Order: sequence, then C-alpha cells, then structure tokens
Amino acid sequence: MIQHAWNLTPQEAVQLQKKLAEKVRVEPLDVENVRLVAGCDISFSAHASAEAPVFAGIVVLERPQLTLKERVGVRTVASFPYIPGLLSFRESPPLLEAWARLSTHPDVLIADGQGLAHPRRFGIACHLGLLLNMPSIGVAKSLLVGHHEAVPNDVGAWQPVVDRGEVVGAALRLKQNVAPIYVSVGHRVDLMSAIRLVLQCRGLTRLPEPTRQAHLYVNALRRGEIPLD
DNA sequence: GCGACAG
DNA sequence: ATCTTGTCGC
Repeated sequence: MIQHAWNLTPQEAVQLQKKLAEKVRVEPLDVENVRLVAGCDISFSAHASAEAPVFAGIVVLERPQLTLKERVGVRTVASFPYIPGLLSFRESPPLLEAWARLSTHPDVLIADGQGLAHPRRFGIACHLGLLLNMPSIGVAKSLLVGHHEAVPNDVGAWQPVVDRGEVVGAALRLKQNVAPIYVSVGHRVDLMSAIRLVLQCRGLTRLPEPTRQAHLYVNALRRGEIPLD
C-alpha cells in the first residue's frame, strides 16, 4: 500500500506528483460487473482560510438503480491551500478519513476533479485511486488543461480533450442544453471504460448521480441539516 | 513577460 | 469552494 506525508511544501508536492504519476495504471474496467460506485466531495465554510472547517463526504450507490447504499461524512480542517494543480493535497486527507469509515467496499470511485487531465497527469482522481488501490475516475465541471471541439447537443455525445498533443480526457454531455462535464482516467480504468461507467451513472442532471449526491450530502452536513456520526 | 488556472 | 433571489427556459 502506497503512503506518503501530506505536510509538504507546494514544490515538494509537485515533485511527488511527478513520481506518483508513473505508478498510475490505465487499463480496461469491466463496467458491467461494477455494482457499487462511490462519489465524494468536499464543502468548506465561508471565507477561505488555512484553517477553514471542512466537511468531506462519500456516498456509495448501487448500480444499475443507483440506490443509496451508504454514506459517511467527517468534519475536519484543511491544512493545505487551494493551488491549481495541487487540489488533491487540500482535499484528499479529509476524503481519505471519510473513506476509512466506510463499511461497504465500492468497486470504483468517482472524484470531483481531474484525473489524467492535469499538467503532470496526476489529478485528484489519480491520487485517490492510487492510494486506495481502487479503480477511479475524475469528473470535473471545468477544464484545468487541454482543449476540445464543440460537443454535439445530444446525451452521450463527447469529444476528446487534448493537451500537448495527448488525449487526456473527454468532454461528455449528460444533459442537453447545459455545459458538458469533463471525464478523465484516475487509476485502473481506461477512457472508454470511464465514459461508459459515467454514462451509466447518469441521472437527469448535468452531473452523474454519485458526484451530485455527494455534493448535496456535504452541503447538508455543513449547514447542520444532517448530523455526523 | 503575459495569460490560464480542477475545487 | 463560498457570498445569494428571483427568474427565464425546458
């Protein structure tokens, strides 16, 4: 099991990403046999500070009905600032804490951010997948790197996201007349498998259900509408 | 040096 | 990410 310190300087974090990026595995995933899909997200209290309270949550849905099987949340503090390209050093520790409290065992994890569509090909989806040794997929609402052609206005339509001549992800449309989402490989999956799984996690909104429900959950936690265990 | 920049 | 109500459109 891979493990490393989190109290790093931004410069050290960048070096660590370059080193860990070499360990990411891109391979087909047997999507048809995926039963439990985990979605995770973070919610911060107002005013971004170094010691801001943060709520991290994981929701586990069961395919193909996308039924909620489990959800777990934790309250802690962020110990790393938000720096584009280093998001995972801010959000992963809280998410790993929540993950450790799961009683179910998800087959795949969908992270709220990029996977390989990252300047060093190591977004938060790759980071979490590698540390948890889990198939993982990145689903982001906007692009960090790369470009793509216009995506046809049809559910399921997608266009490759290219960065420095390399296909690093896909702009995928889950709903008509709204912006597409960005799907990229995290760990132990390939792009086609990732796209297929995300499509199977489609609800009626722009974002896939795991991501959407995790978002709603952590926001409810922050507002005190739902108690922590 | 000038922009771009996940959440 | 967060601060925030109503409003236009499918």
